[in-house]
Amino acid sequence: MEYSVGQVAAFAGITVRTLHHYDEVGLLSPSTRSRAGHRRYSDADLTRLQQILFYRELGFSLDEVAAVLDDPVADPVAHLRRQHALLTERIERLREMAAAVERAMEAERVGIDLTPEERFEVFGDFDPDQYAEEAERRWGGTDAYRQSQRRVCGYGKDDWLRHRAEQADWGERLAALFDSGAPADSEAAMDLAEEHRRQITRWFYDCSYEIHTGLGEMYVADPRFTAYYEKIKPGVATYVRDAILANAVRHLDEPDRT
Amino acid sequence: MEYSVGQVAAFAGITVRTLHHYDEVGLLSPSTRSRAGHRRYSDADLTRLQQILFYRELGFSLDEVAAVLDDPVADPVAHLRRQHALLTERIERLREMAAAVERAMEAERVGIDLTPEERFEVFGDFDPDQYAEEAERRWGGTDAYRQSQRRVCGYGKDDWLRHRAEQADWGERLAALFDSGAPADSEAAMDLAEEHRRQITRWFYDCSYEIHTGLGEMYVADPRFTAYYEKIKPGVATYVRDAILANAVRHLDEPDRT
DNA sequence: GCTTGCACCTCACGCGACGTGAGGACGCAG
DNA sequence: CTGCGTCCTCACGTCGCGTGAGGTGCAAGC
Repeated sequence: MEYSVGQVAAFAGITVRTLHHYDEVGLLSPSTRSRAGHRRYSDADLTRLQQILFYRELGFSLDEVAAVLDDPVADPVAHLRRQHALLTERIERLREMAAAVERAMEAERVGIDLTPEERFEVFGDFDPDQYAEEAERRWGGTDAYRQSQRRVCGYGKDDWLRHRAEQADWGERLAALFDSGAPADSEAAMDLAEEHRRQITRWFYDCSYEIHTGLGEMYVADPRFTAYYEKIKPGVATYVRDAILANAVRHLDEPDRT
Repeated sequence: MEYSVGQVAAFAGITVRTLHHYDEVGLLSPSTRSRAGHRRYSDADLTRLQQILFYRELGFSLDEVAAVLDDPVADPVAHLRRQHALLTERIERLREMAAAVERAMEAERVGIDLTPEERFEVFGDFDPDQYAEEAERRWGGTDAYRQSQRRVCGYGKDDWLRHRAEQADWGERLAALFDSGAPADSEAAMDLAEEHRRQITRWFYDCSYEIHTGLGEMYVADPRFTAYYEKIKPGVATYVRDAILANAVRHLDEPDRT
């Protein structure tokens, strides 16, 4: 089976011009041409194109793509393995960025200022990238983006005040429970932790149990967050951390309770 | 505290030229200049730069970055929320790509040819990207990439034959066990499933229990994989799937038994 | 038979986001 | 006062295409 430029372009989600360009630079020249001079792509060409697009998406320049694809010692399995390695690495980086955003959000939520140096931690050992694109096209139609947009639109100062009130109320109940001597893994403490988690989910983002325990650890690890909780009542920071952890474990044991 | 171009560039992991460029296009003009005309960046400027780099990394053009950052109705929390949404979305996409690579690897492993159309499924509803960079610099030094490189280098035809032999041996033992009437959640079946998983990990990539169950589902869902296993013995496809699942559950219950 | 339309072709210039010098100014160390 | 290091401002180069302009091959309708 052979395909024309238009078919391949539609199929691969790229433009005809891109295929022309890859032909120009010798990255992907169709194996045949019709007598009219039209490019005819074989299945093997399509396979190569798929590889090209994969590496390109992962940040390789066209020269580099040509280098890895024309590597004589690289069988298909080697490519797949490398691709898998690149993907997992990239996912890990994005997860770290997401975790940093979660921490920044939590700082914002309880009213702590981060220094500009800390803001850059999102990027880790940053090395410049280049991603250019019509983002409205790409992200504008996506669910998570829209959900974020919607949630944000309706928020005003009064909402923020409501949140602060909820937060303060929760803090008082937490302090009372702590004073009562109830252990951190008591039913009541876990319920407060769960309420804390849902408050974040309702007002900010979908806070999973995993993320939540991460926040808990931060409360005892980061002196500013520790200070925030210790101001409620000394000893509360670790108390909250333990309650969050106990609540997460409870959810693992009985995931169907709500 | 104020910073010079060089300091900011080193700090943020970008070049001085990039800062000049952002100043030229009005995306980030330093709030002050020294009497010698040198740019002086304030903490607020750094915060804005961090936002710029964040959105840029996620594929926004500089125009679009300017648009979202100069949006008058967007408070810091709105940005954080949007960033979190974008990140989770992108992570999801990469995970899907990784899953597609895992399936392709599995097809390669058992010797099934995918049609070119299927190869493109990696990209889902693909929309062209543009990531240009020195990948050797970026990926060349990373762990996962190096690991992949090392593993691949030593592989030759004899290794591949050894793998086929192991695979065949495993298939025979599987068929024998299936004939013996042992249920899929028996100790022996689960051990065979675990061996299967480790074989993938040893020869190809780190196959987690989650990925493994995904492969199991594929064996019954995809007719070509089903055919591959049914050729060993009719009924084996679902048998393998169930054994893999049972083995994964066993690992959840007693994760410390190696 | 002739036009119309579509998908293809080949130039060739344009653009975004910088890279890469060229040529010069400031400040301070020896 | 002479380097040196960092900063400045042009200004052209690069990469990966986008975007026409102008022409060709071919099936369908008039």
